[in-house]
Amino acid sequence: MDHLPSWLLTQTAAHAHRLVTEGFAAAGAKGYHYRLLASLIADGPASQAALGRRTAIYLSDLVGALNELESAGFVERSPDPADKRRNVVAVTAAGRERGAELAARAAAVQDELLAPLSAEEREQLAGLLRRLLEHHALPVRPARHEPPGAARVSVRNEERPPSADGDLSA
Amino acid sequence: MDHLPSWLLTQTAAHAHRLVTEGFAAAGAKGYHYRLLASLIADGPASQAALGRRTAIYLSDLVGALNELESAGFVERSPDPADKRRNVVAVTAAGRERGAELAARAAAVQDELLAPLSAEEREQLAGLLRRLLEHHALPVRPARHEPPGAARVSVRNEERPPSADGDLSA
DNA sequence: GACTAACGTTAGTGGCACTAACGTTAGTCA
DNA sequence: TGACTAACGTTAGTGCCACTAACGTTAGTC
Repeated sequence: MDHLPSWLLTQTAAHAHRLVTEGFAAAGAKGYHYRLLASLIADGPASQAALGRRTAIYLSDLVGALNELESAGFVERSPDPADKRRNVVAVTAAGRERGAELAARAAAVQDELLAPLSAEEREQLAGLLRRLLEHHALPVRPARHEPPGAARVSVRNEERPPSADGDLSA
Repeated sequence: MDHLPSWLLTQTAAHAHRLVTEGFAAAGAKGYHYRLLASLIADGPASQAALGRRTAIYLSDLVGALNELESAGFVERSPDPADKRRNVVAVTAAGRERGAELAARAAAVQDELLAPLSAEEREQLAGLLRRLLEHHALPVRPARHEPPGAARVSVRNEERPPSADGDLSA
């Protein structure tokens, strides 16, 4: 059984998930919260749909997670004047702080998780995993079933990353 | 975000899980079924508690999975004459066949998953993951909360692995 | 004969991934 | 202009897997 890479992968991931969840739960947070805050801090405000793509969180799950973050005052939703369908989600000052706190916890967990590996080995592992993810390129999370041929043709005014830290000073 | 090993790990694992689930679902099976059959085939019959330890499946989940496998005729439960608390779970001939079928599917998935990696790299990845698992040695899944000091003292007549393929000829 | 622990079982929780359907708003193109 | 298509946010619900809690039963221990 332990010769199957997918077994090793899922078991290790399960353990990682265990550690992460534990670390976050101690702060009353869950994984989605961190993912979202981290993405907002690193890459700036975005519509929910765009956020979902960035974080690989389904739109349907996003709604709930954002509700939680919003009612805790960590993010703000405001209607996009340029497109009434969209909410622009931005992180607040408190959210930034929260993000940093969760990042610290996440980092601590990494160390615990990777304890037996040397620095080079950690890089090796990360590199291999990254390559796996890039191939299989998790190619835009469909909000609903996409007509199989129709992938991303007209990109229109798609959110381009705020080119640097555009509005990051929220 | 993609600099966090645990992120890479869980994302890759999620994808692996996706592929595996898909592959098994096409055969009307789920992950637990394969894990159990594989363990029974490879390491012989066992009590449910022992099986749970071998496969890292919780006893509570095991019951359901075994019910499914049993009613499909893939495994048999019989009372252990030496210990009335125990069921001895053994794989049937049909179960062996089913196991092989699922193993083939699992193997196919591995290839798809690891497509971008060379043989050495695959070994590397497996090795690194194995080391992570060994450290953090997922040390005997507690059936219920264990008094923190009391881990595995008197092992009594614990199932020792059937030393080779003891009863594998079921 | 009391105590403790392992056994199998039932029931239920929680995180994460994923599907389905709905009303609304934007662009496209006849 | 008006039909069509697609993206948007939302609600509701499913499924797999990990995990907790509690119960009655059977085994060993002192």
